[in-house]
Amino acid sequence: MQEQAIIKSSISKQIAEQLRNAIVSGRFKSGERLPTEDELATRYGVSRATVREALKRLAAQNLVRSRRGPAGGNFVNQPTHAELAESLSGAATLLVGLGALDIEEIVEARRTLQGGCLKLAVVNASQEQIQDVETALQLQKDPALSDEAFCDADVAFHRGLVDASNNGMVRFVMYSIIEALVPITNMVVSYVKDRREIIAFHEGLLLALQQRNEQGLESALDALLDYLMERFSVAQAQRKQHAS
Amino acid sequence: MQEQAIIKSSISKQIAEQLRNAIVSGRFKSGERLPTEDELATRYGVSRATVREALKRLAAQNLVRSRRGPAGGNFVNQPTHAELAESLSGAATLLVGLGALDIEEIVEARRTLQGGCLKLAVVNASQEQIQDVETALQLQKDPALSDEAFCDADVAFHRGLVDASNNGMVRFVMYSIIEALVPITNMVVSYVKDRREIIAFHEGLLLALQQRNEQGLESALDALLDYLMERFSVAQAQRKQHAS
DNA sequence: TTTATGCTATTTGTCTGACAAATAGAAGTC
DNA sequence: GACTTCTATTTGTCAGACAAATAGCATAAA
Repeated sequence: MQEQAIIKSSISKQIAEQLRNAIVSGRFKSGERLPTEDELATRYGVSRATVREALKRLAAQNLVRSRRGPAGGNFVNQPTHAELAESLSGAATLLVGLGALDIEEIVEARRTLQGGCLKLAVVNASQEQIQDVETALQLQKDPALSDEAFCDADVAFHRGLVDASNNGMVRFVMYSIIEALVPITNMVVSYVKDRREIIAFHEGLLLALQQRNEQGLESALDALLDYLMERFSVAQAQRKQHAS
Repeated sequence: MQEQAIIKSSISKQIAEQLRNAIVSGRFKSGERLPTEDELATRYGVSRATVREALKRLAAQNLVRSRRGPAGGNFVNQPTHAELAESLSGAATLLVGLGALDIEEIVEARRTLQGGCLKLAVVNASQEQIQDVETALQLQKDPALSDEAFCDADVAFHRGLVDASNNGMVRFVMYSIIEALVPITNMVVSYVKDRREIIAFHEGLLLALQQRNEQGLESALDALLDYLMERFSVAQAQRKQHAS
């Protein structure tokens, strides 16, 4: 005798999944308004609280956003690039934070995957995109930047580099690696000298991109990673000494 | 006069962020139990419903899991590889489903990034991992598989391939591309002939991996992608005809 | 002593009903 | 016509209740 495959997951989770499927499969179109929470509640035969828990699950994935008032409601959200980048960076920092990935792995991944990405970039980069990279670099040169701001500028520079690949999927993927590398940069940037070095590497990268010199790009990025790794292990050793 | 930067986001969202920070920064360790919902509610001075909405947001990101009963509660979740893959595949299918990425881009991304990944694989693959790939291929050969099961087996095969790189970050990243490619496979696998072709390509890939032949791996994967793209455009044209 | 059984306390899951806050649109006022 | 006020709608939050799961303890039976 075969029972109906008992359902272990909670109602709110199931509703979240149903709504998610409806959205991803296009039954609710992007930007469209879902039924009101009360309506969903009666439709699923549950309380509003349960529906809301389901909706919050979706909100956490940037799948819906909500507005109050008449004309308000829960809307299917077309995630912006910024939101996608955010959720990716969330996942990446989570992985690093929980120790599921170590620094060496991340650097190796960057080395491993950058080749193809740069190859695309030298072919596809538009003048405007090269300009964006240059702008990011200019911003990074400001000596008054706080450590945090310097890191942000660093991320912006590297994002610009992969943006130049003009491929949304590559960008999606490389963004997560860039984010995962932030902890390294963070440990290195506090010294003025290190900042200067990083900027010098970045100038080399920009130049190679402008000349659409793939070899140059790759060796420059490799050198930058070498430098970061070395400085990182130094900083780590110092920190360990401090701790003892 | 500068007010305290007005807070636009909802309380439950803020609480979710605070808890998230506490988890990522390690103030709650992996596997540890959070305070009970009642306790969190009183601690933050809000109702239990609000706390629950916050917790559900975190649950949606696989950051916490909950259990009922005494000894139950909300626990910090060390995301398993399966869960990570799931959330990634979620993001990827979302991107495809919402049309933020088109198929050509995804295939190009795969072509672009596979080189480095395969390079790692031929160097690092353990005997066991090669065995896993072989097992996945055997499973895929079963002619009784449903379309869906065939696709699952296909995903398992490709995952095995990138697992062989022995780099968690590369794996994380390539998984998302593999997932994003599922819709293509889905449109192609319904014909027996196409299945046979795919399996033939996979056999080529497996062989090249066993021989640690990087060139062979790359050309085989390129050929597979060529084949899929061609069959995909055919299927798409047919579907369009049907619709008219 | 060991095993089985049932009880109890604890914690999450869900429900109900209510009010607060935001806000679009209508109605009224100048 | 421009401005203000009112009203209805919808999400955000709250309070309290009960249901369901379950670990641990106590008790009973072998």
